[in-house]
Amino acid sequence: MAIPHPIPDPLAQMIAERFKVLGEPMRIRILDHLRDGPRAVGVLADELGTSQQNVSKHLGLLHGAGLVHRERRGNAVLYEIADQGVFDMCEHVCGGLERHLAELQSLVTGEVTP
Amino acid sequence: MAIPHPIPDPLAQMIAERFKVLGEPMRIRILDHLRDGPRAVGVLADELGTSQQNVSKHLGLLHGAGLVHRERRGNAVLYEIADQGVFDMCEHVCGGLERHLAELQSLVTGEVTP
DNA sequence: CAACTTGACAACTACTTGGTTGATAAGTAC
DNA sequence: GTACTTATCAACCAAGTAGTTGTCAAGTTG
Repeated sequence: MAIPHPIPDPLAQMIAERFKVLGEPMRIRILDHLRDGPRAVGVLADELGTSQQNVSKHLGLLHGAGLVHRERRGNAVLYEIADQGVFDMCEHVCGGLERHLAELQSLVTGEVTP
Repeated sequence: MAIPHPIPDPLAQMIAERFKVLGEPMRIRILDHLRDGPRAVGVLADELGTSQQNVSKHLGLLHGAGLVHRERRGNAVLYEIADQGVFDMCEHVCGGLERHLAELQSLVTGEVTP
């Protein structure tokens, strides 16, 4: 499942689009809260300390990207993680962050890993 | 190297920041071109069909995020991939894309994988 | 020294988008 | 039926940013 190289323009577009969906703190926090299981919009809004409309908007985006599933449950709508792979991505990002920060730190403490 | 849960707010911020850097087609294309080896700014601009200033700006961002390394070589400045893990991330994203598209397709051809 | 090349920075415009406000649809309880 | 709850949609505003244009700094060549 290698990525074609040179990368076709439309693919670059799609990849970037996906990254952009994840490039918003509120959406990361929403996904993190969904790790504990399905949540209704209102519940998430309470937990995150923001408005129902705002959460609904972000969830709409996440749903459009196929990252969460929607299910009507009576009067409420339950959202849940559709692609567990998202969290692997987050860990991958954290790994990159650690490497970068370690590199910066070595510039301060003295060249240890240049 | 598990991510703390619930995720601290500043960490969500940092993760999102990182994703945001990758959430731009031009930057994905720049990174893809750097797979072939180090490149000067002007060369990249030619290859990508955009202005030298534009490429310089994007490279500045990528460098700030620690995704590329910079090195003066005479009169030119060579950029190269600093964290090969970026491409693993792209493949991960592509995997997610495939799953999502397959899901959408099953809605059209008839419920095969609901 | 001057002329030229290469890259970075600043200012600007145009577009995108996160969050708010207000209104509307779907569902439940009485 | 009405009243209430929950979620979505639409319109708006403010902030951020991609790309352009113009300019400046660093380095090379003659």
